[in-house]
Amino acid sequence: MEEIPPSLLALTTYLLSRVGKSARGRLAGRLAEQGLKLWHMAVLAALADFGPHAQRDLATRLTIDPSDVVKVVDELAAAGYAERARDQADRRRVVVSLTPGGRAALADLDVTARAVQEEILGPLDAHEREVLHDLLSRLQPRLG
Amino acid sequence: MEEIPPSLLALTTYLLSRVGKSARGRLAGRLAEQGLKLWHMAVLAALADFGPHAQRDLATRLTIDPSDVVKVVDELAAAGYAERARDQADRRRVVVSLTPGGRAALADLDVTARAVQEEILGPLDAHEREVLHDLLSRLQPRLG
DNA sequence: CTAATCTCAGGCTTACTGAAATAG
DNA sequence: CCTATTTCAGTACGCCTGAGATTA
Repeated sequence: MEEIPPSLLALTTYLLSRVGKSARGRLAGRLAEQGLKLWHMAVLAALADFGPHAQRDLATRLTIDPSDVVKVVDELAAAGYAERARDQADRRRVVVSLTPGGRAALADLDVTARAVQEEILGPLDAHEREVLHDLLSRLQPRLG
Repeated sequence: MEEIPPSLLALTTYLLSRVGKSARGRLAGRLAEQGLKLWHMAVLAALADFGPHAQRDLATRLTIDPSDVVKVVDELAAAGYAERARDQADRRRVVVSLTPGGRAALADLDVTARAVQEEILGPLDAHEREVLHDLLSRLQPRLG
């Protein structure tokens, strides 16, 4: 009574949805041990890769709702991982930047993420992982 | 300001999560046009593939919370797609079975699901789709 | 005066938790 | 007495809407 319905497993869409959700869930669980959520990691990564952002720009880049960015940045600031400052050129904007502590936290998060990835991709060898990554990369742009 | 952080795109876990979520969302949107949700389709598929189930067995097979099965079956019954009956051998159990209407609805849902899949997998040729499906199939069992 | 940005309050859906009721 | 199944109430999270305040 544990087998999954074959008519669902035959759908690549179903597999994508299921495996993706599981990946998401596992990573979220590990991040929770460090008191963080997925959006926290995404924001830290955006700040590390592209430098300081206005909150609005974080929202468009990460496809989060602007109203939710507020709370995520609140929490990052409370943890000492990010700082807010008014943009002097356009004082409507709040510029968010990474602190050294935030950069260190992101490095830890990346280690965690790679460990989780190792668990998830366990059944695949190095070449197969590369193929999977490439195929997913090609699907991603259309789904923005 | 629309590029996704490369340090996230480098994680297969992130791609899986993102593409999976998008696939899930698109299919859910289409099913919503027919007044159904993803769990409804999953339950109908389980009933079609394996015959009548106790609600508890639907929960374990589909990895849904038993308390959530109640509402899903409520809605399927209200739509005339499934029927409830007490199990005479074990009267704690409620056996759920598919109606002819449910079977017809599932056939429609399958057509919808394949159309959505066509959109999502658009960038890939037939061989690549097969490879992707195979790789995902091998990841799935570990993630139960 | 209009538009953009940030902020907060709240709704809605999906998971999950806990407890009650019935039956084994 | 303890366990299993169904059911409901309530919580937590993610996603979205709407409105107010400040600034361009």
